[in-house]
Amino acid sequence: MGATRGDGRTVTSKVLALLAAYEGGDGALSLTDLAARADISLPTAHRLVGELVSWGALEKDAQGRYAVGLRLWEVGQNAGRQLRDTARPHLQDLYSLTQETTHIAIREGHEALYIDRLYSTKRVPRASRVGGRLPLHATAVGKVLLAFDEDWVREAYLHRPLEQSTTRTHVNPVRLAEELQLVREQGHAVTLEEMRPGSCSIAVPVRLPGGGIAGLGLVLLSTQSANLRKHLPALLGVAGRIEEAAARPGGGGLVLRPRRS
Amino acid sequence: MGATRGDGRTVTSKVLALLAAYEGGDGALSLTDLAARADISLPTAHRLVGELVSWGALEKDAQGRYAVGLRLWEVGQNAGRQLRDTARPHLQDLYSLTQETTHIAIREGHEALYIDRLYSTKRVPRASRVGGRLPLHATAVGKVLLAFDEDWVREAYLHRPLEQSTTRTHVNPVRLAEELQLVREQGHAVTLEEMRPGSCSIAVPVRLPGGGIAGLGLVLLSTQSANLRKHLPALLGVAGRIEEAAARPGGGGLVLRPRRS
DNA sequence: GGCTGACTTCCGCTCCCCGGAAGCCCCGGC
DNA sequence: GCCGGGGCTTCCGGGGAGCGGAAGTCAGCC
Repeated sequence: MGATRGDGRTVTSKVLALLAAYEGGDGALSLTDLAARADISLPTAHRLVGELVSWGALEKDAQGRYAVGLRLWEVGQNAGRQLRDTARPHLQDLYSLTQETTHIAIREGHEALYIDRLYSTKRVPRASRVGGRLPLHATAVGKVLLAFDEDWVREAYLHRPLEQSTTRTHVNPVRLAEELQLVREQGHAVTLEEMRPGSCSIAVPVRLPGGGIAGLGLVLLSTQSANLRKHLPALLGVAGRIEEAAARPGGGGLVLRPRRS
Repeated sequence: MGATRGDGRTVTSKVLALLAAYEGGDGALSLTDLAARADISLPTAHRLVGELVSWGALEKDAQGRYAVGLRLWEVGQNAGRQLRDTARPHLQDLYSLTQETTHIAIREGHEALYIDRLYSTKRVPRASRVGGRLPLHATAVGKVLLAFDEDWVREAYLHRPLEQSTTRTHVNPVRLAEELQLVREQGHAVTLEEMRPGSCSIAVPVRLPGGGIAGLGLVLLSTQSANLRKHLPALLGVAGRIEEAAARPGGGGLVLRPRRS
């Protein structure tokens, strides 16, 4: 006797739940694991995953576990491509100038989403990765994104509990608000071991056509923190270049809409 | 009277067909366009797209058109991440050494899929982009991928019609087979305006653990073609570094499975 | 104002999808 | 070799999620 279907969820929502299972960032998952994370019964997961694999959204590895497939990556590359494509060469120039880890991020909900990043083989402890997220208040790009976003966004963010990533993370809402005010006045933000011990960072805003904001930043070893502001002219110059390129017709338009609460 | 549902397609396949509509690479699509490309009735497309938007797989822009959403991009970043993450810093080093457009690709079906690419603001006509594909026989990385892949893959490829991208594209199967033999012997491949007028390229193979192959290449203005082989030592050196990094436990494993035909 | 084209909503009929149950396969313990 | 367990795969009957024709809405254009 077939069980009643009535879990009220649509097929689409289940397919998406399967994809969401990979948001944590841990590579390959077993079918059972996948079914559990998506909260789907094993037989159903088996069928849906089978379809996803045959399309190429997922791939089954030698151990029978499932990972995100290249075809999904390929389709995903179309998201926010304009910004990435226009910014990439300038990011490259910035890296050439500074020889430091360089990245660009935008705000997604209450986190900084890292859109692109450059670094060589010899460098800095990495906290984030391309496609990854970090809290807004513990990174320089995050502070920039917060400082230059609309007031209500900043207000809302400061009224949430602020995660303490290291002992040096600024988590006092009042002092953080003051700091953000300073960031707005100075036009740049810095951190010192607020996200990870061993690294410090500096960032400036990039104003996108349509009112959006991106954060352009550098990460250095914290032993080099005295040199942070030395890179400010380069950062500001490159940010300006990106703004120009993005403003040109066919440039880096990007629709920014908050999601998940 | 509700029409008979019996088009035989699953909901999942329709969702995937909607995503596949973006594979062409043309940014935002109207609902009607989307429905047509996915071959889905308008009301159904409307409902499915609504779900995709509310999850974040698609985004609706100001003109009411739909583009791929950042959340899908984010999930997609998990695909082949190991290879990309291990290769990126070395690609960066290669760029620093040569100051030329640098890219890495793998074979996907009968095309080269560009996994990553670096370039500065002042450079070369771009034929490909990250996440994009080009024919195997008209690019240096493609020739490498073909030359060092398994025999049956090469055979099968040479028996297909070979697209003539420019007047200089090598499309004679017999001569191409000889050229690939030479590529195997020499350990590198070159092209001169075979994909796009104005650019030439050189590439070497990167042997991945598990038997896969990636192609590591440079693109130069064709006026610089005399300098192509000057970069060979750098290419070979960096390729070796990537191989080492990928072979290290936790390195760049990547399951390569052909798909679509 | 009327027309066209694109999007959105409605609604009742289906048939695709669901998940419990059972079978299968591999592996590890004894 | 036998047994037990965990994970995967297949089967199947019942029912509600999904379907699309049709009608409604809206904006732009002549």
